[in-house]
Amino acid sequence: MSAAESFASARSIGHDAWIGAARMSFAEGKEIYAQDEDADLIYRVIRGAVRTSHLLADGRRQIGDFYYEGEVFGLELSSAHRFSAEALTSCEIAMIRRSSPASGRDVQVDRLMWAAAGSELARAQSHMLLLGRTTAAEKVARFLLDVQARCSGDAAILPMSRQDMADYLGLTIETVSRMLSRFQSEGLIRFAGARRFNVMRPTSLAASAAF
Amino acid sequence: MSAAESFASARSIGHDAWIGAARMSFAEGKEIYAQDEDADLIYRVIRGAVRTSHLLADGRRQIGDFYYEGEVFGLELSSAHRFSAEALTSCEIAMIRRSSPASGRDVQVDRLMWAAAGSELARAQSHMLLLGRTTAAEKVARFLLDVQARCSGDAAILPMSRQDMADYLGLTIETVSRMLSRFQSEGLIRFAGARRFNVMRPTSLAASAAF
DNA sequence: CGGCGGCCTTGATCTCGCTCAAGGCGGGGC
DNA sequence: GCCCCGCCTTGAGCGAGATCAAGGCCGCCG
Repeated sequence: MSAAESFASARSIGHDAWIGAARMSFAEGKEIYAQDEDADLIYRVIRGAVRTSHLLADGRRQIGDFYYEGEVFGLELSSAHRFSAEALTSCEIAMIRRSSPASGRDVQVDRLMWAAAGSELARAQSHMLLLGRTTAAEKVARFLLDVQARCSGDAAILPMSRQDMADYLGLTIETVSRMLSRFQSEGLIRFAGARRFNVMRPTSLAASAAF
Repeated sequence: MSAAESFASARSIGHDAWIGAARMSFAEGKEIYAQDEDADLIYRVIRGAVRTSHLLADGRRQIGDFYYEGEVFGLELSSAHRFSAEALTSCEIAMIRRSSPASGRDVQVDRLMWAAAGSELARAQSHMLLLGRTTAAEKVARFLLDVQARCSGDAAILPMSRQDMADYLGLTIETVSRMLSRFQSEGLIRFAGARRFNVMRPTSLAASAAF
């Protein structure tokens, strides 16, 4: 995801606006806001990880995105949330009320919202490309590279289940699992438990991601 | 696409900013701006239709979206365009320079940009849902309903080729064609030439779109 | 430490959409 | 009006990923 710069700016620009913002803790699996709920707050992950998801009438689910420490979510610029947000892990969330768009009242909040809007748009566009014309292998490879890029430690952590990954990538859980096994058998990655991995051959993995 | 409200607001809000804006004409197929080009203008379709597209290294193409009369495009909030824009038909385009985000200098342009950002985000999210967990029939049905909703006359016009539709929906041209034939044989739609159609049974078509 | 339950992996088979191929049609130019 | 070229449709066969099914691993709790 070449949206890396946008993520960076979302972290830094408007940072001050979060100082003293209200905070809440959520246990794993708890809902932060619901689909179709009014969208008058914006949120920032202080600790933990969050997913946004959209439920279709027949039970199919599309994950919007995953959000990690420092990232801003919940900005949709329409009056109601098209996606719901849930805590992937136990987490702490800061939230501030969004002023009316371009009101000019609070410059900090305005800058923050611009940065967040840019970040969200870049994420959505990248996600579109990912969901479009790509094979299962490309999707999974790209996902692993994205996760690794956002993990600081020596091993990358997957805070989400295989089902979450599948719903994010538009695949089934079995296909995701098969691709992970294949990459591991090819020596591209190595897993230590189901939720922790290292990229052993970044260049080959990037070649599998192929764009 | 429940983004219809956003389109409406993009049409009305900040309308004044377009009065006296520079205009250019483009012949069918001509490029309006290129992928990776600097993004310091925003555009509005005065007459005709436009597509935005992203080319992958191996030649695969993802259509970002289609834009019709009155709609605003080209706002990506990052410094460079991730998508290019081409004229689907002969068209006339108005363009204005975007002021720096949230500068507060020109309230008209600021409001316009907020509305455009909201519209773009809503479009990208809808498109994500469309590309995700859906069958070919659902994709094509939804696409037809979207196009029809934006057409005012007694028949809906498809300004884009089957290839454009396929690249928008993440399908092949043959599959798109097969679905159109199937819907017609089922009496859901009726074509008059390849680019003009009527929805005969909206409810049934919506049922095929299924969300 | 052992049992249990949920998550994950692996295997077999099937199906939808892709690929390859050929033919039709419709619109623009002469 | 007629021809011709590009776009579109239709058919046959194939393959990637879904579905159906079973078994394994791991973390948690007693």
